[in-house]
Amino acid sequence: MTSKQEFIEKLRNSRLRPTKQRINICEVLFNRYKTFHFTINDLFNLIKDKTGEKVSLATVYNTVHAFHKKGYLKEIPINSNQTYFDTNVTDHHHFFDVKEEKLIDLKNEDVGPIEIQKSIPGKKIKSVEVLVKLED
Amino acid sequence: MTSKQEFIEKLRNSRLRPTKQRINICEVLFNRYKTFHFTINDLFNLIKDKTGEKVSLATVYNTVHAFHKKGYLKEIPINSNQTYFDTNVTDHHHFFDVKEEKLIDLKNEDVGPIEIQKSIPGKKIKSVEVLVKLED
DNA sequence: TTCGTTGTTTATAATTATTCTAAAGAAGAT
DNA sequence: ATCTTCTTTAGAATAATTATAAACAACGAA
Repeated sequence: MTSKQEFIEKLRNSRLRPTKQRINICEVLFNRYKTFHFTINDLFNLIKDKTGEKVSLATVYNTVHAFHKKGYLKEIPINSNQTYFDTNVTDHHHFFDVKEEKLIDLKNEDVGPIEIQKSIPGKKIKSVEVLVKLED
Repeated sequence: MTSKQEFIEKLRNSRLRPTKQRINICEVLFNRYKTFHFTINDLFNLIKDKTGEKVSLATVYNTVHAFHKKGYLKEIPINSNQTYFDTNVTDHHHFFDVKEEKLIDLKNEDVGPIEIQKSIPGKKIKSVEVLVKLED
């Protein structure tokens, strides 16, 4: 459980003004025990449900992008009509249940080390992500 | 080099009527030595350039989806505003050059075996794909 | 070959996620 | 307080994709 005050500090430290909207979004995103996978739309609806206050869709987009840029959210590479984000920004992988359209975390240990044996001159590796699609 | 006749047969065998448009699309997609990564828009423009004949955008969508369903194309899981497809439907992985927005193949041997140590009851693994993002 | 059926193409409209815009409002600094 | 800068917001704009429905083309049977 993170207090509102801690979110305010975190925002200030990131040079993001601690507005009511951003704090609400923090509560929804980061006051959780488990990692959270979501789309902008999921989040938009959850904010209303969980905080009772409405935040405009544009602000949800703005804030998610700001948090992503600051490294507080991770974008999950998956083909879907909507973009998925993850509150778990550590290096890890995913199952994607194609039927249910649901993401499940895979710990790094669940996948084991991945050795990339090829390199491209002038480029370095930024991330290595595994997506395991599941079917029935 | 695959002949037009071979494409016609392949289409018939898949219970897809061999129309002029589909044959043109086959020529652009499959008459290649190297694997081909593309977006619908790439393909739409290439058809005009390479065959001199125009195919409507709707048909490009229809055909790509039909080919994907038949397993002749693979969708590459990547977050982009456009969906990427691959003519290489074998099990393999990708580099994605974030700056240039370009995909590069990674052979299975370049990545090595990936052991998924976790399982979800009632679900089986459909595919395992690695995306390696590259930066400068 | 002709005809009826069914599948396909097409222009265009509709949908949907996302981004842009510009004005009003709130936070921070002086 | 006041001024500046950042943020929020509704709504418009954009862009990829999907749906629609009419014209057309391929197929199979007679």
